[in-house]
Amino acid sequence: METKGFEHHDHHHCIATSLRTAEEACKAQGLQFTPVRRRVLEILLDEHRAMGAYDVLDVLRKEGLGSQPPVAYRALDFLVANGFAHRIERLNAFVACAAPGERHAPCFLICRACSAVAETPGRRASDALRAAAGELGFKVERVAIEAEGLCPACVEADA
Amino acid sequence: METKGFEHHDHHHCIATSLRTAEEACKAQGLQFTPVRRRVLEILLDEHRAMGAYDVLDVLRKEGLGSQPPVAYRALDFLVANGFAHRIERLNAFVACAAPGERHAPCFLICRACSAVAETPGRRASDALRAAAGELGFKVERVAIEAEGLCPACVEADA
DNA sequence: CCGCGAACGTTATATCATAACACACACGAT
DNA sequence: ATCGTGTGTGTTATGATATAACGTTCGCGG
Repeated sequence: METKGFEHHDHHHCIATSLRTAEEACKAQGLQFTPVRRRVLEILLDEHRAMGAYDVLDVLRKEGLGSQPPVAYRALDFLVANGFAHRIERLNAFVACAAPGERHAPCFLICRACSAVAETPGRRASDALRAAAGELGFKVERVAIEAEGLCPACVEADA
Repeated sequence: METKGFEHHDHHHCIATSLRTAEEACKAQGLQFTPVRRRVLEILLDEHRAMGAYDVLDVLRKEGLGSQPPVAYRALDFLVANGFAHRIERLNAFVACAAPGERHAPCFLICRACSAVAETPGRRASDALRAAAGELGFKVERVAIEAEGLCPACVEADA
């Protein structure tokens, strides 16, 4: 897995690939990739940024796919539970997963200036944490690692 | 720094020590350790668990120290900004710092069964994250590392 | 004594999230 | 074929978290 988020890339391609991956993963695991769920993932991929549940809901509303908060939250919960999206605790927001299908412990780099969010591999940090927790008898189930600071572009702008 | 949170310890002693440390740190840095701020830190130390801002506010209310949300949030923000308390993003809650005065990048171990929160050193995980971010040109300013799972007691209860 | 900055008090409102219940539909069992 | 069951969706209502904005107080240096 590479870091995604601060570099340009073929967006249409990455959207199509992620959607297909999700679709296949759902089929393989007997999960329902319903229109609402699919559309929410599309929205996240499309915007390519951390979005609040209400931001997603606004889009759904315009399309007649649901107008009340639970609709958005349920779809987002599904996507997060199955690894197609992540929740950014720091922002109370959601992003499409940059590497769906890969089992991974993502880290997020959150720019406080432009709000860009990059996902980067968190294996080493996550392993370090699991080791420390293991010594205490704590059984780790989920890990959230989030860094706030300045992305490369904003570091330059700042200087 | 040791891990704190799952073991018993002399509570009166640790409250007194933490308060004194905070007081001295404020004096040294020209910060105002006002009655509200002091009391909020006391409350967090006293309860020795992650508390929501409104939980803290309830206590303040009963004591006539302030009854509106901004009072609690301002005091909590002060404590967090100066390292006397931490914010747990996952829980939208706050805990007293287990090692005030020490510069540290804490990790939190959050039990999903009993809601206990332990603070454990995050140096290794934090270093790993900073290294990864540095390679990308991302300038890390703050790091939040939070693990959710089962604490030793609840692992046993579960088994 | 005045001006200033920092903290506090208060009102109002914004933002994020979920409980609870009704309805629709697919699907396997009888 | 129909009935029960599970899963997803639609909707109402409400709960929980957080902050903007503005006035007041108070200590301190000019």
